[in-house]
Amino acid sequence: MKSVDKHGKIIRAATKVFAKKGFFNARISDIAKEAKVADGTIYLYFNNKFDILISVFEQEIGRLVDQMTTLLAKEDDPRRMLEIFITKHLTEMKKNRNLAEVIQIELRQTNKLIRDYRNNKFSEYVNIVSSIIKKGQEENVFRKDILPGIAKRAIFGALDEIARIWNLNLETEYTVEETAKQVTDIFQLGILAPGEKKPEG
Amino acid sequence: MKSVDKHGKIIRAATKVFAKKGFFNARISDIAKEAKVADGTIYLYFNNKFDILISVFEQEIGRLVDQMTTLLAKEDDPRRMLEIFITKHLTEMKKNRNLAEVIQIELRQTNKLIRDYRNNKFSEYVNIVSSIIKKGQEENVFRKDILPGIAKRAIFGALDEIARIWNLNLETEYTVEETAKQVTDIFQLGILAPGEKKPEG
Amino acid sequence: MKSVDKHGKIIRAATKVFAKKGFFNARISDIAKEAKVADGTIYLYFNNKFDILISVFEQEIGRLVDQMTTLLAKEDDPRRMLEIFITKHLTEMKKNRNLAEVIQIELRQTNKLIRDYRNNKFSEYVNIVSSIIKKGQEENVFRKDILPGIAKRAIFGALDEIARIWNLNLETEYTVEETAKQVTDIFQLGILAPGEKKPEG
Amino acid sequence: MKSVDKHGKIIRAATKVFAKKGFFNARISDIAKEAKVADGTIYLYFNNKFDILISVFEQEIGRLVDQMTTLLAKEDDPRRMLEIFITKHLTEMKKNRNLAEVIQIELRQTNKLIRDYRNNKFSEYVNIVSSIIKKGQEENVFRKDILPGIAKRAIFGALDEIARIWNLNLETEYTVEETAKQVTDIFQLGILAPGEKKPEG
DNA sequence: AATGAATGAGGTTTCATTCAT
DNA sequence: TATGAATGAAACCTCATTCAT
Repeated sequence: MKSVDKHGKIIRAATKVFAKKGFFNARISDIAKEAKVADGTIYLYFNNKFDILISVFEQEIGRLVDQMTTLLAKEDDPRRMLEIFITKHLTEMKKNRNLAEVIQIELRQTNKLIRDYRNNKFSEYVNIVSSIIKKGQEENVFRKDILPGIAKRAIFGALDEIARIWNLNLETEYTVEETAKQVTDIFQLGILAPGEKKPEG
Repeated sequence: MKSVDKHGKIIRAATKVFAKKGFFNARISDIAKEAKVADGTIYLYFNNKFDILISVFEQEIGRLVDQMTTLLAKEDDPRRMLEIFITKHLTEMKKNRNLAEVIQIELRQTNKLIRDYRNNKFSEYVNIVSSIIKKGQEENVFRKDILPGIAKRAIFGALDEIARIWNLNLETEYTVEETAKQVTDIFQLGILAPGEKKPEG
Repeated sequence: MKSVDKHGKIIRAATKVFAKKGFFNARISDIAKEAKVADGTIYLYFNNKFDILISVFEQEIGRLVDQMTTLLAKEDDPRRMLEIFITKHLTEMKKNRNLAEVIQIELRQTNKLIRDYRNNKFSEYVNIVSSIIKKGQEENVFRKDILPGIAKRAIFGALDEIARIWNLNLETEYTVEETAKQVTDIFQLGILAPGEKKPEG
Repeated sequence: MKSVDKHGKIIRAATKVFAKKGFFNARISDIAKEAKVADGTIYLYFNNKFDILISVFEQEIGRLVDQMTTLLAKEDDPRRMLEIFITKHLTEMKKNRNLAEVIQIELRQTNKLIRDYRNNKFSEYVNIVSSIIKKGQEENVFRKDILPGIAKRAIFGALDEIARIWNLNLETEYTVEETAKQVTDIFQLGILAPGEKKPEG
């Protein structure tokens, strides 16, 4: 294909540039150069700089949703599904630093400015976790008193913070596998020692 | 100090402005106006805009570290200490939205630009969690196979994500107490139903 | 070039503005307005304010070098060549006050800041004088004990100071021709009366 | 003396700072620090930044005038007097780079802004040269057709340009003595070889 | 007379966006 | 569709000057 899918080319370029420089420090001309396109061309496909960020975010998260959905379709045990989610997320973040960065940026910065924008794909993604939890509760595998709306935040937050640290190039002492196992364990078993109970209980 | 504590006034103003607009959209003149000070005055106390952000962050986190330390000093049971940490953090974030925002901003945006800056107070803060976990492991209250370095990230990340959502003005369906209890439970007991074990075991 | 030669337009505008206000008091917006161009446009053609000054200087001196070279090519007698140089320089300075000013500014102010910049065209220009002197020495028309490296400075300095005074609007009592003749005489014959010798000789 | 002569201290400090940084790049606080005085104190002795420059200039040139006058008072032969002027000027410029710099700055930059300021001491200084020439003409030692008003400019300009180059740290190949002798020779004898005449004459 | 904290106007430069080609 | 030269608003930061102490 000669020069088709300019849209995709720009999205890919923007992902790279945003990840490297952050949204505010990225220039439209950086993206244009990376996409081998004229500056003005970008405005044929996007309304403004924010629009690019949102598109990048939605697209990348969308791909993640698809992959995750496919992967989880093969599994029925909610415990296993949670493990898969955790492992897959961490694996992707490790593999695709740009995506990890863009999530960081999008989630913490943009909302301030475009509060009216609702990250639809992102909601979908996080809701995969709550649906796993609900399924587990229905099957009596997970505790009924867990609030899926809170648990999904806790789990995503934990994973995201770990990815953030990875991107800082600090503490790369643990492998993805080790980390995924730890996190899965923490959320499945908690951190109490066997036989130990919560105090006062 | 001539009239009052200008440094403090600027810090407080900056916290408010950064929280409201985000770092990049905050103008120095906004901060100056909020602090009722001339633009130039700010540069008598800070080197540049980044310096303000870092100072705000360090100061706010520093206060949090102090409060948390005091609070935890009264308790000896690691389980209880974890509960206290979680509850206190969420309480503070709910009470002080600005602080929550500034943490978000500082942690996700700045690092890209000043990677060489190490958030010392922040490390201190997160390490409170790992020290609680270590203490629990020594006392056989927490599982020995938990890696404190990962657990601290997971716990902080979970709390931070929850605070983020609160700040978006969405889903304020749960109280701080409920949420704190949920999160404490998730990390202490995990989400497995009583009697359930991890698969493959 | 879209509409016209923007680069040239800016150079010409800058020459005028620098001459009128001096480098430090000239604002970019002054130049932009004079060139009928947007402020930002200037930065499409020059890196910064200094770059403009240097370009102006090099360009103007370059033109002078070319004209001078052409003019001198027609003459073979070093005495005449010196006379031509002096006359032409003074004529140009009188005609083009801006150029004279820019030389003043460039030579005395900028060097302090960008000592690493070597005025190549300017060196070329001044070296025209020394080459005339050398030629004269080879032909036994000029004294052999004259050091061309010093004489060129003396001659250029003399001309430049005279141009400086003209630009102050003081003492315009003498015409270019009178002045050129005087200066030529001074440098050719010296100021000793016929028959007079240096003392102690 | 404890803290007397603040005026003098500031002048000396300013000379140093202007020489090092140039007028526009020198900050009042630099001068204050160099003079070990508070910023505000400077305004008790000078009206503004320009006022300092002018004072520095007048003072330094004034000293030069005094020294030169004293030196010349001992000599009666105009040829010798010219030689003394040239040698003394170059010696001072070599010895006191700051002075040389300040002359450069003052003469080329300031005039643009304060055209109404007439450098009285400076005029006095340059007029020493013309008075030497007039004296020589009266005594039939210098040619009568020399215009002293032009010759003084030529001589001062030549010396100033040479000093400028010295301050650039380039070409320090010749000593003050060699240079002074060359310049004296050039102006006394001209550059024509013995027996040679101007063309067309 | 001396201080130095505070002021605030002002300039260079950047960069998202436009639009004539 | 595509280009990229041109725009011009906007922001950080500097620094001469003031003035309360």
